[in-house]
Amino acid sequence: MARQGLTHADIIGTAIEMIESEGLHSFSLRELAGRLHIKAASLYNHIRSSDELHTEIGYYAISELKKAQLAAIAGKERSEAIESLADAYYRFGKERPEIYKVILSLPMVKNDAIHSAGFDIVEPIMTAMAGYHLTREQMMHLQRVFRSIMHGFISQEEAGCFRQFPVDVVDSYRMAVRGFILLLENSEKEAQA
Amino acid sequence: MARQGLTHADIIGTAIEMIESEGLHSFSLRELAGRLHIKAASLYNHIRSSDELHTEIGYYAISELKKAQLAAIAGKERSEAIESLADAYYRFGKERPEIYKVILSLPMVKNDAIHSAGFDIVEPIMTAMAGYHLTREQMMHLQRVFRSIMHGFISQEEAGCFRQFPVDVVDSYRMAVRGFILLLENSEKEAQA
DNA sequence: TATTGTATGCTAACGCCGTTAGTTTGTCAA
DNA sequence: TTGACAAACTAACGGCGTTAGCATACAATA
Repeated sequence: MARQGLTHADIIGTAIEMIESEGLHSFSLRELAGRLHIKAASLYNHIRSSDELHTEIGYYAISELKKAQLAAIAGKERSEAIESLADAYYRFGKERPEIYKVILSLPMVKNDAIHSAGFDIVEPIMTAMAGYHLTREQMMHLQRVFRSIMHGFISQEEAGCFRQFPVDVVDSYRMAVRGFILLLENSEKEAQA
Repeated sequence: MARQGLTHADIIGTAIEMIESEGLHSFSLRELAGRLHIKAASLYNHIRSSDELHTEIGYYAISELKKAQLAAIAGKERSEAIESLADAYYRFGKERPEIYKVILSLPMVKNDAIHSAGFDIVEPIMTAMAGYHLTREQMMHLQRVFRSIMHGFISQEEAGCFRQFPVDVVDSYRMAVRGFILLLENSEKEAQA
């Protein structure tokens, strides 16, 4: 009963904390309610559903990732910008794996809000590529390639798929980024031809 | 009661069918039991747990993917082998997305059986790269890069993350594969230097 | 052929989960 | 002071995986 000034932000914030510390897998509304000294049913005064909460956390994650990426490329150009961007992405995935996972469980189909979130995902890499002489169409493709490499690498490492061989994972990561930069340079040549 | 000759294979097979047609998300032991005309509790005469069933389906998926990949590279070399391998991988991910998802939810940490499954994942790409003059260590890294690109691309496309721009996703895919081949050629040069 | 053991089915139940309906109560504005 | 509304509550529903304990069909053995 003892009414506390529970904000919507408090709830999302607590949920994020719980997911980061206990893992996305074991997160539940009932535990969230418990942590807030509330019954699970009372949560529905603040959220519409578990899915909606999930989605909001996803937006938070995307905005955090974007922030880190934009900070990383500030004042940098070309390969230096790309490497710095990749590093920021990689670090985010490694340091906040549970929050990172939420991003991809987002149903990207739905509504308009998600469309702007889609823009947030794309913007940093598009900016980082600005120093290369590429056509707009090339950039649209390359943006996808970059995100594929980064996401693929992070999620496979997280899933433990990189334990097969006794070579340093960070070295593999650097090679992946170098591969993308090679592709950038190659595309640039093609655009100028 | 009417005892039917329920095989372990029957159960896994039915589970796979259900996951492919209804989606991994909506799969449950109770529905599986229903489809087999059995009560959920009776399933435990055949499986140890939901997790174990999940894991076995993951092994199946890995072996299917491996089979498709090995068939794709048979009699091919160098870039042709790589492209063909990538196509087989891509096709698998697009045609059987739900089964593909099971692979990555596998906990790669655990036991020995998973270690051999890890080998199954790695073998096709290692074979496909055999035509390039690379050091063993280079191959270990490049194998990770390849799988990152492929998995990243497939899972992001599946998640709907590639709708931002009106450019063909298959074109983006080809660019990604071309990028990997560039990296292969570049690594080859370095190895020879 | 009769018996016995095991594999395979059953029911009932537990403790989770998200969610809804209906009710009470604290708080703030008129 | 009163009335309205927001925010808590309790109770319940149907879902989930899972366990315990019981019944039965079938196969091997005596």
